[in-house]
Amino acid sequence: MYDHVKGFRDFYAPEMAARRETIDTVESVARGYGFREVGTPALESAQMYADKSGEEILEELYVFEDKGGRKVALTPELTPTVARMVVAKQQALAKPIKWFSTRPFWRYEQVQQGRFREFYQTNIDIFGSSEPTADAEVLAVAADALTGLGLEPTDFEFRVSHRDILGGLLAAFDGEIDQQAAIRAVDKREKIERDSYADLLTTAGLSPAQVDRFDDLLTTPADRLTELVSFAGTDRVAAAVGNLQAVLDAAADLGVREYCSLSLTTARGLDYYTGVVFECFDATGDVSRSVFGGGRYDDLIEGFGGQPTPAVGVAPGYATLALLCQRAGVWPAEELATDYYVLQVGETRETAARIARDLRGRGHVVESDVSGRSFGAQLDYADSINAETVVIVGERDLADGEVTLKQMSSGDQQQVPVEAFPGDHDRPTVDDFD
RNA sequence: UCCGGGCUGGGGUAAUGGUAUCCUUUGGGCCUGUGGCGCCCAAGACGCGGGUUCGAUUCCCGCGCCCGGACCCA
Repeated sequence: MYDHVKGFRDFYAPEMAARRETIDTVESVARGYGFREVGTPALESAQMYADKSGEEILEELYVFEDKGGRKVALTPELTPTVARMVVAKQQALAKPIKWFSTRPFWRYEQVQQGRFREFYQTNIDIFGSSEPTADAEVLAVAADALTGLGLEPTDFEFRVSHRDILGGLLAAFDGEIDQQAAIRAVDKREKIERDSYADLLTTAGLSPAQVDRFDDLLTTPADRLTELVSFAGTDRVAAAVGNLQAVLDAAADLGVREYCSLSLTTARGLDYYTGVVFECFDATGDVSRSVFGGGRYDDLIEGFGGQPTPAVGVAPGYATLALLCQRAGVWPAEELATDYYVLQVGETRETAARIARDLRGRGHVVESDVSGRSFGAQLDYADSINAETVVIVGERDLADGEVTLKQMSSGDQQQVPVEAFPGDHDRPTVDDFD
């Protein structure tokens, strides 16, 4: 017996069925918006991540040298890969480029609730539009995916913030301020004591008075955002506030404004984001960590050597999404589903096979005996795979030209002429032959 | 990397310094026709390594994996 590698998981059939259903829902929503599936490699040059995020990032990656001496890394995220793909075919691709991809990613991290070393995400990105409508469409596809999973407006919220509002406000204060440190402090605001929070901001270069003022500004409600503009008095903040409002307006038109709340203290991972950023949270707070996030990153493509190309995206991860769905009671049942089991008694394989083939032709999941089992053992097995209907094909009935349908939930049975089965019925059940 | 809690057949458990309980499960049989129930037979565990001991599943150490948290979260 071998243990699996820490942070890597096996998904057995019942659990995988629920995951598949969830992934299918998210992907079909993305398809409905015209996002196209792309396929991407599991390995990239390690240097690509070092260039984008700094050499330290390599500590958190699975990095190794391949037999050709290339320094490679298992992909920890999709964004650099799709950025590389956009740059490579920039002239050939019609804008906007709308791509999605569901895949595993790997990070050498500490395992905890909702976090593993191998994890699955669906990345959804738009390249080539700087319009607020594009930001809003990303919010909309995410919201539709969640409601498509059965989540209600009361189950989740998108906390929407804006990179440039935070940066612009900090820039408007007098003094030498470490913006990165200040933003990191903001990100911790909900998690730590007020005093430690103030200390962090002070360390970042704000005076005690500025700390209070800054914090007041961060909690400005959505209908008074113009106060931020008048405080800063800069074009940068004016533009950022205008952009955020435009995105929220567009979200309203797309029917997803109700899922969005303004939250300037949401500041996670701002380093490559340039505009609107958002994170999805469990509205009840039972799932304590962020479910997933997204935002606008207009500088990345140019940073990868391409033409300046605006971009915005979101990446739902299935570890945390499962936690949210389970909390809300909408996680799909982790069980096998079988439409028909065709039970054979005696030498009836030919007829049983014909019936099974006809039912499969109608798109059903159909199993039949492949183990030479007894009647009782076959019925037991049919029960174990949650067969809805058992078609008993036995020599004795067949001599009378009949088969027996058995509905497993009720135990009801019905004799049916073999040549009439499945007949014209799409999904024949006991009731169809009363 | 750090902190806390765990690890007994496939799953859930019991007891224990002298090799392990019960339920469930799995395979087979009664059983080619009402049988998904029942009965019978069988299979299957102390995470790994080391130490202490006459003897370790039990006590000690290290490691692995799991659960939760800190840090981090591109």
